[in-house]
Amino acid sequence: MDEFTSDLAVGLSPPASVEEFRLRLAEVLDGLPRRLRQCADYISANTDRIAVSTVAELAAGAEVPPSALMRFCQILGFTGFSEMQRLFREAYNPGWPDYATRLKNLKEGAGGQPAALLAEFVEAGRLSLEALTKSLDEAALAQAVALLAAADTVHVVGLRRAFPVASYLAYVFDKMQVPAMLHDGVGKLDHRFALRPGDALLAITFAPYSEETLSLAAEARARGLPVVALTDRLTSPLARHASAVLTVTEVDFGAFRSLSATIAMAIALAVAVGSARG
Amino acid sequence: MDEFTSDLAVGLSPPASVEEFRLRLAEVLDGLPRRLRQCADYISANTDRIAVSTVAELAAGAEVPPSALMRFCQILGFTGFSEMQRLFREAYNPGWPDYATRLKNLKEGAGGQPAALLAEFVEAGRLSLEALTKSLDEAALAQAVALLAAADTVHVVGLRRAFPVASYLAYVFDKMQVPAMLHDGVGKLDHRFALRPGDALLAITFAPYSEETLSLAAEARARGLPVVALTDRLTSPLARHASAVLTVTEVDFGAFRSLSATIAMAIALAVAVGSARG
DNA sequence: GGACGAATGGAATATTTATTCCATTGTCGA
DNA sequence: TCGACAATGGAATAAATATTCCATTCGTCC
Repeated sequence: MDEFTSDLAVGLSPPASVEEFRLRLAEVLDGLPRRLRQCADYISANTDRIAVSTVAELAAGAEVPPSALMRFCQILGFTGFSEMQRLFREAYNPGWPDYATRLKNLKEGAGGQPAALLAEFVEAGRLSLEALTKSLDEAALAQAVALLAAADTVHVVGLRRAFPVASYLAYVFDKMQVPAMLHDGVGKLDHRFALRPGDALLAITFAPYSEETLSLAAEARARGLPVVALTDRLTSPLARHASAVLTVTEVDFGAFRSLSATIAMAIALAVAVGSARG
Repeated sequence: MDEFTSDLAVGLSPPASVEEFRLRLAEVLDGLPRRLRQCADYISANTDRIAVSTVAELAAGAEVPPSALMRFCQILGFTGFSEMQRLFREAYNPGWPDYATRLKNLKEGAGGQPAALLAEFVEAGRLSLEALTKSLDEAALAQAVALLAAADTVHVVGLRRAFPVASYLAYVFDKMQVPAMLHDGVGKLDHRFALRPGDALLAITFAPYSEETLSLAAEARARGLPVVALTDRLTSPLARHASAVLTVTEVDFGAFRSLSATIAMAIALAVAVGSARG
């Protein structure tokens, strides 16, 4: 191929974002022959299916042969369909960085340690927050709010790495005048008899799951109290005992998680419960 | 294949919806051997990526060989990965176009208060994290690390809204085998006599500043111990007693702060101290 | 400690999917 | 109407991806 390619394949560099993609599409739209025009129309109306479709499927949708769709991709500046699809797949999953590797690099790299560490934790927090908005189960959240708002006393339990979250929840509940009790495990007392009919339990635990938290949840369950679980995955053992399950996938860096997303979820929950109660 | 398949492939009919998928997953979860368990955990935490990933990618994420993931799909009742992926591709409805838009929708969405609240806290957290990287005083951070790394025992104090941060610091120090003591104010004891020569104090407080925290810092100062302050501004009363001052401006929404930035700073500090000592 | 069955990882194979190529069709101007 | 060139569709090929198979390992029960 010549240094000067055909009129159509103007774009030498492929769009790097969905936004750029749309611009490029609008640019070329006018000078397009019939079949390619069909591709453009169909694609712009179904951008969201690009990530999960094959060339053949999209071509069928646009009522063109696959080869026409290939040409279309190339006109947009991609080398082919796969490259275009990659853009949309990645836009959907903001590349989850490989922290194991980065941590290793950091340790080996001579660079300014503490500041670099901080940057990593900031990044982990940012990603966690983004992931939270994407994976939020609104129905589960609404149900959790309803359950806790209806309770007499809200019992909060969370130990080890979940304890900061539990203690912040207790603080917020207190400020919002919601009757709440923090089960902190001081003195190895589990205060299970403080769970009264009409109360509800908000339990928080992440892998490796705290035995004490699970057992308190089981106890509450056995007594017929509603249990709201704040945990890391739906397969968590805590989910078994729960009436509503909220999951938060926290990106950790090294062995420690930023807790950003978990705390955001926790405050939102507490404030919503507080306002629902009056 | 026989009409009667192996014990594992109990499900003759594949899940027909994401909901059924979750149920089936919960069902089989318990009897699962190690590798398949890893698959289940990873998949349940990343269901949204199934539609846009290949077997190899997911397997890498779960840290299992591709063949393990195939077996996993079959146990769930699918004939293979492709069938499972089809389910998720059909259900695929991206939270798209991107994070910013999704967040906006959440905020404005009539779909209920709690989700909108959550969006606000997520946004507050993200802004705080961004501000943190911009305003970071690297020298102060390095000095704080040095002071704490040189101490015999690190005393951590933070009450009320700062308590979650203090308790997380105590957790991280413990995991990193740094001798640390959390001053939690239980029983109104201030444990001031636990401060020994050679120790250091890490004090955390934000406006309105906690009296107890300030007084413990003053005490440490009087005894000649180094004090590291984690606070909201350089003019904080805590800064008076401190040898190193770290500031974090947290964006709050309503009366409550997300703590994201504060916690990021805290972990970075603790991990840096831990590695400096180890 | 040995024998059995379950579980595992990796390499070989099958299948699907993307991409290229080229013969044919259509379009436009003279 | 013919020639020139762009556009097109489909078949051939290349590449990626899923799936199976089997030798080896692991754990457990005798």
